[in-house]
Amino acid sequence: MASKAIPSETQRAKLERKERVILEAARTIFVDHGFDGARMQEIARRAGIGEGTIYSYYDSKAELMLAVLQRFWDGLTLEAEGVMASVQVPDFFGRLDALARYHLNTVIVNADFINLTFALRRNNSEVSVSRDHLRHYVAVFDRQFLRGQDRGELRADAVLWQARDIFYGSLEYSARSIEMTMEGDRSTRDQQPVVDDMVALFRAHYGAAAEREAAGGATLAGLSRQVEQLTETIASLASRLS
Amino acid sequence: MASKAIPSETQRAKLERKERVILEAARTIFVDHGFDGARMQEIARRAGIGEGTIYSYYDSKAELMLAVLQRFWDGLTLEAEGVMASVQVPDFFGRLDALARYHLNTVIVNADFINLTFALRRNNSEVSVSRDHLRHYVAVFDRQFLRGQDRGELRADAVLWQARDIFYGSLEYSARSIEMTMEGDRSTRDQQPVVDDMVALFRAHYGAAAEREAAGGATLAGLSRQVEQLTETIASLASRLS
DNA sequence: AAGGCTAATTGAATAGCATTCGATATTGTC
DNA sequence: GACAATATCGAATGCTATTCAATTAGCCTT
Repeated sequence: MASKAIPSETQRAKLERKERVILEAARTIFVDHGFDGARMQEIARRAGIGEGTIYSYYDSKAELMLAVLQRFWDGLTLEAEGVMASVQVPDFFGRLDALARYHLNTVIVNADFINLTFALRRNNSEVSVSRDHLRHYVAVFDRQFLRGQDRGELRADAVLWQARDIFYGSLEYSARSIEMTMEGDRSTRDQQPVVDDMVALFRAHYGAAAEREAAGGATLAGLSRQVEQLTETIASLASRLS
Repeated sequence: MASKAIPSETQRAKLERKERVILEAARTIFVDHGFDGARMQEIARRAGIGEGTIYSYYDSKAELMLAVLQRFWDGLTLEAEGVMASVQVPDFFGRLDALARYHLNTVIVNADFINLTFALRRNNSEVSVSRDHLRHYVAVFDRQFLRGQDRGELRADAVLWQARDIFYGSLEYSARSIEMTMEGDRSTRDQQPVVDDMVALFRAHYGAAAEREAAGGATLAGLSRQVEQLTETIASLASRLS
């Protein structure tokens, strides 16, 4: 009985190879034609198998794409972790720079794919790239941020998820802007200003120095900061009144 | 010949009314079931017309949804402009606060719809909400930002489109985070911290004062200027209240 | 107001595609 | 080598957007 449940190694290896072939074919077709544009027949043909066979590996077209996307995101996560491992500086802002550069470039180069991720999620609410996969990916940022806080480089009262949304949200929109402006031209030259701006932003807004200033006594800087907070308070009040 | 080309006013009005009925029905069905889930038959039934008739108004399901979405975005643009018009303070950061609050809440409340906008764009590359519609919407931010620069509240060397991407990108991601955390609970209470953080971020990173601080601490002249602006704001508020 | 012309409307017929399923082939076991 | 269990196949199915030939409503002329 056990023998029927557990195929021999070679058999299992064969199935896994075939699975990879299917995924590879699917990836190509999905990238070329998008989700709706992709034909199961074409994927099958490219993988060199019958249409029905795909369904013994994946329950539906959506799940096939899901598998393709999850592989893709796992790859990205590994790459991002590799980038972080290879950056030698301990400085948070230096590491953030590297991560931002990697992420922005990745998002631009793999724009089709990343769009498919969200298109699937939005279209087919049943099937979506598991939250865990994306969480795993953004965890690379989270670890750096927490470490920056531990090292005292970042404000201790900063909220992690807000910072994360700012990082990835801004970069995604920036990627789109860059794509629109520089049709076809994928040089990283245009990306540098965005990355620099992002790092400067984190330094100005989340850097611990600003906080230290605020905590200081009756310095000019402290006063200045107080005035700013006052301004903000009043403005906020005012807009709430209207 | 001219008479056939130009239907009488009542006739045109009738057609336009029918168009509105179709759009209204389509909107409901699309929101309820998403793009793929929506059945043309159901839309037709809800609009009280035959299926084929829809195709004499719109070439395809995608274009029908496009029309629905464009109406929706136009509405949002008007609302956002209304919010900006109603905020009495001239202070950039106060106005940004109001805009962020409006945008974040809107994105959360209309999440389905906004997702559909991008799902359509990503799925069906032929048809997408015209760039002009979205540009029109984000122009509300652009105007505020430029004005802030003119008033000397923002760094003159800030790049508009980068700031815009940071604003809208961060808020979109934050909206998703908030949606995930607070299932069903749509109180604006949870949104306030995000808005506050965004305003503080702009102040720290794009504010002209912050730059001066970073370049060598606050100056008396700078403080004096801020106090002047505060006075102005308060006076304007006071006259508003009386 | 009747007749004729045009444009609008209809819903049954068409066509494209994911998915299913019965038949067939392959693999592993004794 | 025969049997059981899997895996594979691709034609048949079913579901929908879209088309189209027939019908109806609106408007103008006389």
